Amino acid sequence: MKRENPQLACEKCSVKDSTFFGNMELSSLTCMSENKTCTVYKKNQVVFHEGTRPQGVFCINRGRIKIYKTGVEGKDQIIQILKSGDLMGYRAMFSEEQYPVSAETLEETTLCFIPKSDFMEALSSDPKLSKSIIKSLSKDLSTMADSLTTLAQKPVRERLAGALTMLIDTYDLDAIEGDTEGINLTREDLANIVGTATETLIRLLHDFKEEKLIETQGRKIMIKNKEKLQRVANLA
Amino acid sequence: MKRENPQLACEKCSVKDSTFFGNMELSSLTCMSENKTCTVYKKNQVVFHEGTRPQGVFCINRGRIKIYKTGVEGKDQIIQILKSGDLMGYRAMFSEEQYPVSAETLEETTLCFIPKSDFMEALSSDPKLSKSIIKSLSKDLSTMADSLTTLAQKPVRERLAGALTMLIDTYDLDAIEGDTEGINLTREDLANIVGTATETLIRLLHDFKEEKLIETQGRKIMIKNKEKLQRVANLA
DNA sequence: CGCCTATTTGACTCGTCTCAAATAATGTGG
DNA sequence: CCACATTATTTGAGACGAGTCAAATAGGCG
Repeated sequence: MKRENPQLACEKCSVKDSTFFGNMELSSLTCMSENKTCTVYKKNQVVFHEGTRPQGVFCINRGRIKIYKTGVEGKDQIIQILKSGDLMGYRAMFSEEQYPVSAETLEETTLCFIPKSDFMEALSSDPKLSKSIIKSLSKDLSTMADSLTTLAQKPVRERLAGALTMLIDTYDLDAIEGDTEGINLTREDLANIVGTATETLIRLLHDFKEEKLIETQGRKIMIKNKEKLQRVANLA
Repeated sequence: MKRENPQLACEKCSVKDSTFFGNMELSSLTCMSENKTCTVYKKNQVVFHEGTRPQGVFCINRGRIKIYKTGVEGKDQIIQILKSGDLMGYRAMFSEEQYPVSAETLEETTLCFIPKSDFMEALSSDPKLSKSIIKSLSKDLSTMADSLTTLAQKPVRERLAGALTMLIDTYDLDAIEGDTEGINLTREDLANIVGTATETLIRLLHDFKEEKLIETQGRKIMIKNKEKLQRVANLA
């Protein structure tokens, strides 16, 4: 965990437009940029842990992070995978409670940290920001309702197909023939997204390979047939 | 569905303090009260349906409502049960999308309807309101993450115990010996909360009866031992 | 009061989990 | 940069929770 240098101003950040900051007043953005710190996290580093109290908000400049909840017997349930341009940790800050989830890097990741007071001030002074946050929270809630229904009703095979489809976006894959890019997650993490046992997940990946939906190279999973995968996911 | 008469002003409503309206400016509250309509819904009536567009916000004055998502093969997943004092339908309004879920009354229910424009105006003019909404949405998200983890990891028996525990609050039960009040839900609805088949649910209720955790009177379920039920739920 | 629907019980099947062991991959230190 | 140690992945066998289908019973609502 080392300080990045030089600090990049939020106004000029490459991921600015994909965050809430895109439609903020420029003045509040500059103000928020003032006290932020920018840090590089190594792979598999915990950024914050369930049960601790948020001191501010993180903005992902580069890298990917898993948000998860540790359930009974230490088994994790991954709630979402975040990528560059995503904000994280703001919900617990708003609800003024402990983090309900933990965050851990999946690869080397650069994070900007904005102290609570600065962010809250921006929230008060910029009505646009609060509206876009409300909107985003509402969308997240809708997504969660979807996930809940899927988890309750669909068999593992369909859930896995759905998860892979979702990860195409997370890993910026175009999912065309001959693409060498792929999803780089441990089998255990993938199982914890889908909500199944690692062994079950592996068996299903094997099936998908035989059905020419995916290919694997070591740990990496390449999507070979997105359309068919979506059909298997049985989105209804 | 008939109009209630006379209309009750929001400022004087008995459920005011349990909603967002509790810490709103009185002036915006009066304004919001202006154009609202108050309606009595019969049992098992659909208030809004997944896929339609919200025209405003509902406030539950009396009664209970299930919020659910219809999954594959028409099987419903109940996301939450709302009771008097709860607001509903505001998320889809904020995210400016179609309702991601449906709402149906579980009993005769009185609902106040506040048109979108009035509510949005109140939101703009009252910073306290937007803060309390952000806070509430954040809490909901945390609850949903919990539900997701439970659904993915716990066996049906534990989930049912957890659901019953939660319903104690929804049905305002004190869960003491000799209490004649109970949870009044169809077995199917209860199964759709827990995320299981109706038959499995019934078998488990039978077990719980033998273990003296609950008693039943027809459809009604009385909680006999809340503490033990929580232990069965294995909250960890 | 009686019909219709909800609930209950039984038998059977199947998906998914667990445990155990073999193999492969990853990343680390010399 | 290579070899090794460690961890992750894969495969197999077996068990069990939970779902499905079918039929009987009971309850609630008109």
